[in-house]
Amino acid sequence: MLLLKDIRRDPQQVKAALARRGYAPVSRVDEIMEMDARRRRLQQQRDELLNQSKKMAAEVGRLFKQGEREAADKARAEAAALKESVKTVEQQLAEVEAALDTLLLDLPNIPHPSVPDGQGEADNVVVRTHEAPVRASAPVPHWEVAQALGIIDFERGAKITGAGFPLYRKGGARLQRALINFFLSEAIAAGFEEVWPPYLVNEASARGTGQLPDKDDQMYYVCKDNLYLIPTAEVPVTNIYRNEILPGERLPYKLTAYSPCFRREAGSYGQEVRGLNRVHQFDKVEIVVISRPEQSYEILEEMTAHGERLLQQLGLPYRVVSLCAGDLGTASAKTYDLEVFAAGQQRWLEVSSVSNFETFQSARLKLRYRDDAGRPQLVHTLNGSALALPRIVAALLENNFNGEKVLLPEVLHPFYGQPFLQ
RNA sequence: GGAGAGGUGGCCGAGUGGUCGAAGGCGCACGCCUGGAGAGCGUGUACUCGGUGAAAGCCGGGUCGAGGGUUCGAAUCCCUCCCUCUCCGCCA
Repeated sequence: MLLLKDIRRDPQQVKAALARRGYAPVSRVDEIMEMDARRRRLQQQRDELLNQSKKMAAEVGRLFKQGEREAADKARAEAAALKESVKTVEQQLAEVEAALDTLLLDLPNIPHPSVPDGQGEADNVVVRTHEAPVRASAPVPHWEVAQALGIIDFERGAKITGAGFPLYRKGGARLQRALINFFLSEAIAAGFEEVWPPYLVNEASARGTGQLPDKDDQMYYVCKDNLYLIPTAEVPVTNIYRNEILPGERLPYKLTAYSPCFRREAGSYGQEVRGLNRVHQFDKVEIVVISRPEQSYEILEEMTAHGERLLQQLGLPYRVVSLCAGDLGTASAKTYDLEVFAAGQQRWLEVSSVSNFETFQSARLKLRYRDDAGRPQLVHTLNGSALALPRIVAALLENNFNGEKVLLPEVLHPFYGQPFLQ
């Protein structure tokens, strides 16, 4: 959520920044300004009326105490009349505030100046590419490798639940566990606190990180209890400190969590969803940082570098992509995607997305810190995958299958228990 | 799921219709005191919206789990919801 005071300070700049994203109804900004002016006028009216009414109420009390019944009754009648006008103004105010809120919630974040121009995926900028040897004897897509080894049972997963709910078996199951442990160990070594969060969240949490209102189609919803299955650990973890004021000297807070992720992925089809490319339930280790504003961009780079180190250790070829303004997620001010090269499909697959949300989430979350002067200020929030499993598994299978078994990278040996998967 | 008891400031805790944003204590900060520390003494110590101001501040509104309601006036009374605790039920 953008801050009213920022919009008020320079609406033209906000409009220009939103236009850079391809946000079409830029005139919303004008509507917001107008609505805000109305809101402030109404509040002044209401405050004035309430002030009078409070004074009147005190007067009534005083008169009663002094036993001046008649005067008290008269004052009481006046106060009652005053209250009617308060009600009218208050109702208008509530309407304006609700409308303003809706408008404000609709605005996406402002892209950081360093974010490249562009309208969509095609305009994203490859920042750097990391080479790594492909050991596969022939280009075989991972679903064929998985079938040959009997380690992912897509059909029975579909029977149990539906398409996009893979059933991992034998070495496939064990590899999940190994990767999760490896990623968590690395995150802990990098100074992240491990947390194990709830996988269902309430409405306030979903709103806090920006899944609601705009992405509610992407979440599984448990209507009986009004809870959402998390699409990423970002949601529960970033919400840990919702509505809190953190001691400034303790920042940054660096948190990591493993969680399953549940996504409806409405509207996906074709090659996009083949095998593990896009599934409804997958596993991921997430890193989340709550930082002081002045540090957040430095931290964004560090988090990206952390993801890269994991890929380097896994021996996977990858590239770092800076998302252009038009491809940025609603809440993000800047995002780097990490993409691995999957030799079997000859495709780049996104395995991580590292974003700085600046105050977009913290404004909704009311997540603040006390600055050096002792004043509450909004924090910057960041998160990134480190890493998402399915496409890592896909790349490992496609890049390291020698026709008989999958040669695992050395870092996984202690976690997996042996050097190859067969 | 059923019955009961509760939710007040960073923490403890008083407050059951009127000057209560809230006694008292603890903690914390600053000052005095001290060779230094402690004790002691003094002062200060929530968040938010609006107005005004260069700013410090000042003025006004709101907030005592959340949201509604009654009343001239609500932390205090009523309703709904959430959470915590105790007992029962169920259960990995």
